[in-house]
Amino acid sequence: MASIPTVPPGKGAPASLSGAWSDQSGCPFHDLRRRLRTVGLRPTRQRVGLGWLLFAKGDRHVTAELLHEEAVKARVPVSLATIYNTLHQFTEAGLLREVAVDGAKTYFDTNVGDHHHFFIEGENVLMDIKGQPVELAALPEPPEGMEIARVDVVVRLRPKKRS
Amino acid sequence: MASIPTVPPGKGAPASLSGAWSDQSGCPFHDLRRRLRTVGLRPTRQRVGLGWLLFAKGDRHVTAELLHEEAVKARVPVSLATIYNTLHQFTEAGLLREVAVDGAKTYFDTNVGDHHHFFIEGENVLMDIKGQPVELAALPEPPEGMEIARVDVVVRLRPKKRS
DNA sequence: TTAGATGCAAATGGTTTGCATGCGT
DNA sequence: ACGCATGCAAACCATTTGCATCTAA
Repeated sequence: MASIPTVPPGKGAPASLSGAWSDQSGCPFHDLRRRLRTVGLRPTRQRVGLGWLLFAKGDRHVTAELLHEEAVKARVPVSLATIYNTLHQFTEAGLLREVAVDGAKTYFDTNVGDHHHFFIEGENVLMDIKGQPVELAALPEPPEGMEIARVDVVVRLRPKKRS
Repeated sequence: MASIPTVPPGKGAPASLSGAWSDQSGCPFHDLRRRLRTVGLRPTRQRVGLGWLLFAKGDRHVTAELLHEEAVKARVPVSLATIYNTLHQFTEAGLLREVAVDGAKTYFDTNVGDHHHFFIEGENVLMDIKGQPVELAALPEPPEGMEIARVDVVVRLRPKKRS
């Protein structure tokens, strides 16, 4: 029996969960398991549990430690080592994206699409920039023999100082 | 006086210590010592030695470890701990800028001006983007109560794949 | 059954810290 | 001489690894 959390902490189960359990297409668990298999990862208890924590709540930015805490709270038995393994495997599989912002800890973003980030210094909070996409006026010319793999934009924020 | 390297390794001293270093007196050592004092740092042997390694060769991107190696080669006796102290003190003083690119190690940039970076993954090489400045098409609206402290753009490069 | 996944604990690597000694003013 | 600066080694913290034990297929 799965030690998958009955409901992700924070909000209620998505609407699609309430109905068809036998129906493959609408069941988050089955979708997740199928998705893992598709990218070549065996849907083990902890991978499914972590996937559930990561993907059921919309866009998220987690560190290994944070995810571990959530897993513990959600009764998903998993070790820190496995958290790291899983995070990296998900990243290689294109399910997550790694974001480097402050050298101290590594953040993983469940939003794999093309977008950039706000980072609140001091609070260590990372968030997607929403609204119209942030675009560069012009892409710089890469050096000979190199090509652009990705462009990361981090807008660092600080509390507005008040008089 | 001091075990300051007669000449920084790699190239000879720049003709005029261009850029931020241009100054009336023309004597690099005195300029450096004065500059340190100006920002409230005592011009000790190691601070002057490290400052020389950092600023006499134009724009650089160093890690603590790299700078330490250079210091050893240049016969500037300094411990790793002091390298870290100095790097951070220089950064607070506005002589250096910290650049976060890959979570593993911290890079310090001697170019304090407004500019962005190329980062070659796998090689861990960081370089300034030169040519016309990289500008954002539009700055995103910061969340309520926050203001933009800085915008970092990192263009990640990989070797161009050839057929 | 069996390759692959997990857990634990020890190892690693970058960075920081405490404290006695050294050096710039 | 005073007090900040330095060096050393131990402490720290996030992350990785080795290896024995599980588990999904």
